[in-house]
Amino acid sequence: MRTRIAPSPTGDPHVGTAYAALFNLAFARRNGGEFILRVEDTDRTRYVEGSEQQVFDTLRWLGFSWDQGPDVGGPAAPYRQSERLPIYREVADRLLADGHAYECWCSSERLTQMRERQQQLKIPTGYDRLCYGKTREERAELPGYTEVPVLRMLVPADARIAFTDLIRGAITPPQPDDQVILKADGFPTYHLAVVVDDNAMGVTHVIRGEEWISSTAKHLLLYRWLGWAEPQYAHMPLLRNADRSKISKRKNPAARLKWFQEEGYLPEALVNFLALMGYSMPDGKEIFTFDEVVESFDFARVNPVGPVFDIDKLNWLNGHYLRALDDDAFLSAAEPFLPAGLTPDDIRTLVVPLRERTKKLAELPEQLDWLAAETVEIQPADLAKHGLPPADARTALEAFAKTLEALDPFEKAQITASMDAVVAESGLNRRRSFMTARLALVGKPVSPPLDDTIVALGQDRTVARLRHAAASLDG
RNA sequence: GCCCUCAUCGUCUAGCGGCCCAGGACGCCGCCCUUUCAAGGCGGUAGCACGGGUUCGAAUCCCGUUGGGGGCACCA
Repeated sequence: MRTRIAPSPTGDPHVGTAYAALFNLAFARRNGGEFILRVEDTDRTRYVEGSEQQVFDTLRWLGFSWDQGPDVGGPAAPYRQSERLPIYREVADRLLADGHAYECWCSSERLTQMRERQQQLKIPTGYDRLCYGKTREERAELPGYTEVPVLRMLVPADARIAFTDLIRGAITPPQPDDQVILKADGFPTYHLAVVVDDNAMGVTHVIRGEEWISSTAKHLLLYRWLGWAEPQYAHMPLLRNADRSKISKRKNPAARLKWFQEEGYLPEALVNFLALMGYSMPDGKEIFTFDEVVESFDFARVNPVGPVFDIDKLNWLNGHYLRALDDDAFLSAAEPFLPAGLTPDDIRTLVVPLRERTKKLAELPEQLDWLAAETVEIQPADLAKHGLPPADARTALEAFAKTLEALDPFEKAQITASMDAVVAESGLNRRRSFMTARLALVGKPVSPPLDDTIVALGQDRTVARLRHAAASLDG
């Protein structure tokens, strides 16, 4: 058996492509079959240079690979539809010769008007067959004529072909329109190309978005006319925006696959999360690998309801995966996200607390700005908020500065041990004196534990910041 | 407007006639732990859209209503 995904190089890679790839790959692997990547670039008006490569890159980032495709070759090459034009032409000619297709010279203006009229009359929309049975000369006499014809399917009146969907069971798609299969520019439309290619490439299972259900009768009709074996279909639910509409780049940043890279999500976390959308493990486990999906995969476990993309849950999952990283893996994942001037080595002493607090790596600059900053200012308002009288705060800061300055060697164990001595000397309670020091060193109340903070800053900067803060409280 | 399709906590879901006065996860709230924030532990909040059937018995089956989504392109 064989599955495929068929992305269109029309811009930023879409999350739906990864979603489809995940399930196509899982199903193929589960059954020892093959997985193909085919580029559907038949719309040259929407073609975006470089988009194809980005699709490859982001899918590989997720850990997905394909057995056949434009970049890896295969027995059914080429895998780019723009390079297969003669194949579609030949099939189109055959359909024309067999009387299953006919030429149409209607202008797009006429088609638009026709559709509007049909809507006003509250009747089903569809081509009115003005061109059917007419020669070019006869048609040219009538209004709304264009020079270059397209090819349309001659769909019989009773073409509501039912099929069994692997996820939804029996489905009866609507009666198809006389669909255009070959455009005026000589390119096929999706409907022709998908059938021709899936057949030529031996695709046995078509796993695609729910949005294609209405078109399936057209595809089945073509298979029958051409005498080809029909594939099995599985229509996946559509990922949704918070308002439940189909996920879109306009309403949802998560529709762009690159967004996840930019925000610092780990590919394993994204794959896990995507699998959670519509799929569930037999044992109810929510954290699992792609291999585990493969092992358990069954369309009976796919929920037909379109899931809303819940970023809160993704964040939780990503935090979990981040915490599972060892120190070096975390540091190298974090490197591209560090604030300017900081290297992985600078934050080495902070890995443990940092890893524990990070949900996505793009949070790191905000978490580390105090470390990168030359100086920080203590905010009187923060002191007040924590009930710290300036005089007491100054006493505590001076005690910290004096003790830490004298420390040699300046190591975490020493620092931690001296904390208690400082607290005793300042006469303030532990909580308050730690908070004061934190405000002086970090400038805000939230940060890793104080001793880790001090180690990361180093002796000179620590003492300088403490003295600076103490002095600022004098007035 | 026409056609197709879907319907369990705010969100992701388990459930496929009795084990369910519905279980888990995220979020949220509270408590514990604690030098802050987290992480972790414990507890709590919240749902079978509605109305008819079928059945000894419905979240589970059927019909309808309502609501959501998708399609109706010389875009995929």
